[in-house]
Order: sequence, then structure tokens, then C-alpha cells
Amino acid sequence: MLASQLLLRPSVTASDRLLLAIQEAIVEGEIPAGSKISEPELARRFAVSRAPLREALARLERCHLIERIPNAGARVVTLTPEKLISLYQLREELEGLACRLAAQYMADDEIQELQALLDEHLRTQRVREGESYYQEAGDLDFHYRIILGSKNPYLINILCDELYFLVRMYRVQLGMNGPRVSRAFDEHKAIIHAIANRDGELADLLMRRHIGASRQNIALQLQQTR
Amino acid sequence: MLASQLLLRPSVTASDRLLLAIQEAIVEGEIPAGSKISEPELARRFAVSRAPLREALARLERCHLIERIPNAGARVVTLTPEKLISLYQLREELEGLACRLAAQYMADDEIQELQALLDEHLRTQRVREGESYYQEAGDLDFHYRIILGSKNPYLINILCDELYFLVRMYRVQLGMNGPRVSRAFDEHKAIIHAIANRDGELADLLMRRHIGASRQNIALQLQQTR
DNA sequence: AGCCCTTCAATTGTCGACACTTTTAAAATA
DNA sequence: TATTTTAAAAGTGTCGACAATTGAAGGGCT
Repeated sequence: MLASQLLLRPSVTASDRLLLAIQEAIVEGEIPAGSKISEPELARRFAVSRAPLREALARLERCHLIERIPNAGARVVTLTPEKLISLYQLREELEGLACRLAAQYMADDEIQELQALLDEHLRTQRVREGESYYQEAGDLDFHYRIILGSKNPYLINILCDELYFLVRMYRVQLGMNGPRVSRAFDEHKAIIHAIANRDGELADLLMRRHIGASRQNIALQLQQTR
Repeated sequence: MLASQLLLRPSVTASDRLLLAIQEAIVEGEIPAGSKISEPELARRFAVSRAPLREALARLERCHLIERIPNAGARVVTLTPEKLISLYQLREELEGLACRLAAQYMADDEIQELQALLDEHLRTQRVREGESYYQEAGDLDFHYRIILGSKNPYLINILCDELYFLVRMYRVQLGMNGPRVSRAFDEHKAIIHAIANRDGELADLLMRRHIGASRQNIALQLQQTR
């Protein structure tokens, strides 16, 4: 469910719940990309006042899902190929770094868990052929663990809390579940292998290629669509 | 003044002004690192209600200057050597990327302006020997322009709006203005040269070294302090 | 004395109302 | 009819007050 940042929170406020609900609605396209957000309307819909709603909107802006203009209101972001490329450029760099650090700082048992996770995903994947949801959940989980393994708090915050909802939004709304399934698994395996060998440089390189391949895949899809 | 994200805003609200004021107070150490933030107290101090104050606090959390715990309140972040290293690791990666992209996307006149800026800083620096404020302002300005030159909106947002206040806070409070002045100028010149030659790879490498040198400088200073 | 429970004050989260701004729509003029 | 002006409607920003939660002080127990 990707609620990593909420699992640690002792008490959940209304604005926390709102954030999750609206995030999901935007990512899934229920609130369409580019549409205007009306505070009174959303407040009615979720049966809360505008105070916690505005708190939630502030946090939605933080993860780039909406854009606000003072005195004019908020809009859901519009998705463009250019922005998507920008996003993947960043991911290549940041997740490459995450791999290098993870190879250095992850505990042995964390690496073993990661390996076990991949095996399980492989089995699940075989059973549910074609169901992209599990594939995506597995993929995100894989990336999450490595990012957390970097132990760099700023890096973790940027990737997990700010950029990954955008990544999901693009995947869902542009239908990026592609035919890269089995190849992605092999790439994941190679990356884990490098981390297990404490070869940060190699893990870095492999992750950059892994994400770079996705980026080119996207570029191709976009080109074909035209 | 580093108010880049505010210059474009049509109308300035109370929470905008609050954000700037509190940011400055935290960066300069007037509100001490690690101290608890009392909403009623701050609201009185700035003569506003808690609504715009809370909006400002949400944005301060976004740039990592405060940490909030639901129902418990907000604290100014504490500075640690480990976090500072984490921050510089990120900067190396992100500003390296920024250089590579800037070499590709900056317009010719933007590069010329950048060059002129550096010359001017050099002159100003000679006049005001030892005054670290101008040196820092110049340094930040230099980095800003290259980041903006990358034309990658997510990269720009993360570096300029989220991480640079933290960088300033560390510089001010740990007194990081060091003896690297003249050497930094040479490094800046080399980076611009690479960008002007549209050599992204080289600019990337040089920027990583430039920031890496600062990082090692910091590590040394911290070691000596003990 | 030390620890746990209760009570109370202080702080945070939420609410409804008001002030100001922007946008929309109608009216007036050319 | 097209354009500008004006007025109303909707929406955002801010305020003060109430409700819910937390942290601390005090009292009771072992």
C-alpha cells in the first residue's frame, strides 16, 4: 500500500487520512489530471472542514501531484512526456546512488530478506500472469527496500515520499506496465547480487541501466502512440 | 536573497511572508537548532493567527528545517555530521546531473551571463576580503544558475526549494566558509568552461569533485573540532 | 523512596464564519 | 455585434473558538 511514512505515526489525524485518500484518487485518475480542485467541494465529499483539507493539499503539492497558485486555487498536475523524462533522469541518478549506499550500509539480513522477497515475487508473478498490479507492487517494493537500505534520510524522503506517487501516477495513467516483466526480474536479480557482493559501483551501474531501459521503453511507447 | 520561488508569485500572502521570516530565523540560528516550536508563541510574535502559521510550518517541514510529530508539535531540526554528509552526497549527485543537463540545454546568452557573474564575484571578492557573506552569496548564485540551466523542473525544485536552505543553515551555524575561497573560484571557472564547450560529462565530473572537496573539507573540520 | 495512576494545564487538530481576491456573467457603450 | 465596464458569485486566505490529545504535576500505592 506504500504508506511507509504513515506506519510509524502514532496517531492518525484527519489530514493524514485525507492525504492518502486524495493521493489515491489522483494517482488512479479518479480526479483527472489537469482538473481544478475546489476546496469546498472536496471538503463536502470527505465530510471535513477546509482546515485539514488545506493541510493535505499542502502535502500533495510537496509530492508534485497538485500545483497551487495563491488566491487562484489548486490544479492536479498535467502529465507530459517531457516531465516524465525529467522524472526518470532524476530516478536514474538517485536510485543509482541508493544502490551504491545500500551495498555499503545494508545489513546482511536485510539483503537476505530482499532476496527472499524477489523469489516470492517471481512465484506470485508466475501464478498471476498478466495481472500488472502485483507486478507493479513487487517492483515498487523492490525499489523501496534498496532506497531504505541507503540509510540516507534525505534521499529516502525525496524518493519515497515525494517522487514515487508521481511515478505511480504516470504508470497508471499512461499504462506503463509493459512487456518488460521477465527482463525486469533478471535485472533485479543482478542488482541484488551486486549489493550482496558489496559491489556498490556495479549495483549503481546496473540500477542506472535498469531505469534507463524503462525510460527508453517509455520514449518508444510515446513515439508509437503518435 | 534566494527568494527565487517567490519572485514569480503574483500576490504574497501572510503565510509567504511568515515562511521567509521563519526560514531566515532558523537558518541564522535565531531560533536554535533542536528547539521546540510553540505555535501560540510564534503566532503572537508575528502577530498572525495560527492558520497561516501552520501553513508556513508545513512548508518548513518540506525543506527539512523542522520536524513535526502529530499531536506533539514541531521542533527545529538538529544538525549532525552524519546528516551533513548525507546532504552533500545528494548534492554531488544532483548537481552533477544539473551540470550535465545545463551543458546540453543552457542557452548561449545564459552561459555568457554566468561567466560575467563569476567575473564580477571575483572582483567583489578581492575588494571585500574575508567577508564571507558575499562569498557565500556568490557561491550560491553560481550553483543556482546552473541548476536552473538544467531545465529539469523536479531537479530544480528539490535543490533550490528543498535542500538549499539546509545547506545555508549548516554553513551559517557550523561556520563553513573556510579557506577554500580562491580554489573554489578556479573550480567554478573550470565548470563554466566545460559547460560553454557543451562538455556535459566533464562538467558533471568537475562539479562532483567541487562538492566532494567541500565535503572532505567539512569532514576534516569536524574531525579537528573533537 | 520509587513507581504507577489520576488530574489538570497546555498544545495541537478541527470547525464555522468573515474578509479579501479572482472569476464569471451581465449590462452598457461604441 | 464586439468590446469594455461593472456587479455579483464563487473561492481562497485568515481569524477566533472549541474539541481532542499530549505532557506534566500531584497524590496514592507497594
